[in-house]
Amino acid sequence: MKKQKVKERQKIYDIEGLQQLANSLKAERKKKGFTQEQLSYESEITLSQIARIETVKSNPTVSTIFKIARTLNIQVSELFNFKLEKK
Amino acid sequence: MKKQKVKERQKIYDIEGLQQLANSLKAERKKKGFTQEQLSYESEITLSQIARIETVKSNPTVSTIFKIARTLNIQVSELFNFKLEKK
DNA sequence: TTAAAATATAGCATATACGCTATAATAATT
DNA sequence: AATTATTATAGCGTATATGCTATATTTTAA
Repeated sequence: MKKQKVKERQKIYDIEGLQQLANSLKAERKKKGFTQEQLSYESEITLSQIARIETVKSNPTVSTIFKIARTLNIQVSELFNFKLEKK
Repeated sequence: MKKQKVKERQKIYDIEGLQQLANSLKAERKKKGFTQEQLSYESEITLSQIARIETVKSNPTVSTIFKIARTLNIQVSELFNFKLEKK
């Protein structure tokens, strides 16, 4: 059998941005006095996913962020108040 | 055979937010004079994905948005400058 | 009004987000 | 120090984000 040439797939995982988002989320959550579990319950995002985001183990979708922002009663942009280095 | 009870899966797809993001992206892209193809090429996000985001056919990950913001040379928060109704 | 450019749509493949459940590790209270 | 609360990690299954390629539709220019 011919060894299959596996096509390289573009990896999109912006660690820098994800780390900043994690920091923002953790800070805003605590500021609002939520535990991960409370945030999980009210936002209907699982606890595991909240934890993954805060520990930069996941690259969440924007809808997930929208739900979190709604629950924390903050603007979405609050969670993105940081600067990304121009590559 | 017993009919399998398919577990309901939580749908997370925030149309309102995604529509607003689509609007922001389209506006910022045009303001910067980019075609979808140029943005695609420079950001290394495929044209099809750019189009899906602008037509609200996809719920992008934040890394995708980070790449786009970097390419347009704008702050990520620029793309999220809108208010979500508190549910 | 045609040709060209830009945008949208479609189908398939693969990686991964996210749910679910359980457990481990850590931090906070008593 | 021992509970208890909180956060982190892990594995599995399903849905979907995204790449890739091609084509169709719409918009712009000539």
